[in-house]
Amino acid sequence: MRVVFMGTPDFAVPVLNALVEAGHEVVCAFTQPDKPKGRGKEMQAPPVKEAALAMQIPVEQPKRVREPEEIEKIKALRPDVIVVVAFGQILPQEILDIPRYGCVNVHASLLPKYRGAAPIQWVIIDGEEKTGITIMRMDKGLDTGDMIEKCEVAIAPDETGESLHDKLAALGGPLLVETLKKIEDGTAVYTKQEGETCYASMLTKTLGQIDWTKPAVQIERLVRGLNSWPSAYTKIGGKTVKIWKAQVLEEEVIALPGTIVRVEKDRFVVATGEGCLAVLEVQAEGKKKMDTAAFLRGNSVTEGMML
RNA sequence: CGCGGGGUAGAGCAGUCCGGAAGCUCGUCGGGCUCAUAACCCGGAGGUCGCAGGUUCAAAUCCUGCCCCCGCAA
Repeated sequence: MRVVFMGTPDFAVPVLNALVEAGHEVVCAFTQPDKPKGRGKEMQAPPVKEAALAMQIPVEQPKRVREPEEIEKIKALRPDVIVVVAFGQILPQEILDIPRYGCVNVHASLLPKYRGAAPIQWVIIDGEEKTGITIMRMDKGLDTGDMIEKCEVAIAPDETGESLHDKLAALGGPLLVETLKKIEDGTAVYTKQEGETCYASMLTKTLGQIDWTKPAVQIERLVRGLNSWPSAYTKIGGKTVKIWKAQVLEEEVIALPGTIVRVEKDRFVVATGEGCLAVLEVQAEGKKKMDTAAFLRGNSVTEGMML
């Protein structure tokens, strides 16, 4: 099929690759404009742009696709279908109506749950047991379109936002290719979204601030869900320390949440609102990630300290 | 020119301001104690102090340039 692709981050790249490999004619890739990023605020191209250019696919980076001139561009491309994966811009009805087969979105959750920006991380934070990919035909709402294809994935006990991101990213491509086949030969089945819905809001840095009054189980899930971005953190001796890995301990202690109740050779244990949390891997300001044993060699962490 | 921290033994750090014999904790190797141990005691090995110049009788430390890592912000 003649495809216009719209996507921005890493997650969208494998899908774009899969489309090309499957022999679809990707006539143009729309992605967000380059932005100043990183130290020194150098301009950085979105991953989709890099990938598209490497494959000789034309790239468009409109600030707003809903502008009439952009819409005209899309029309001129005469796509059979527009594939949208984590594009980052809302498509107006006028664009949704352009392609013969409509606009198809690859979304990283089992809809109707976890609509929105950051479904991958939120399922971990919430302690869900499974998630997946849903491919839907977009409508005007935010991730509310009719579902075409789904693929489930179990969430491992040690799953992190990053590991789950990679698993789901790998599944999106093949599933989309399969879906397009069905759409083309008319065997696709469109199912309305029904049942419990919820939204996965965009992740922010402050979300990573650990609230020690919460149960250890929840804190541990936050640590995993926000790994590797934006990451969970706390303050130790006034300095920000990211927590990369932690383990829930069943033991109950009589101590205020946030108190370091024990310092061992390779970990320290913190009291929480419910149960204790053993901190296993950390990262101090300006330092690399290190296991707690290494951290304890150079930093004084003592029993009774409050985080 | 966005702000800032850092590169010293395998690991994590101190020492740098106020130049003058390279140190701490852990690990490692050897020995000892012990019913035993990740505990304890004794002893040893291991470092071009990121790289290149400069100043000096003397540079991890002062000056100049460069490379690399990371936190914040975006």
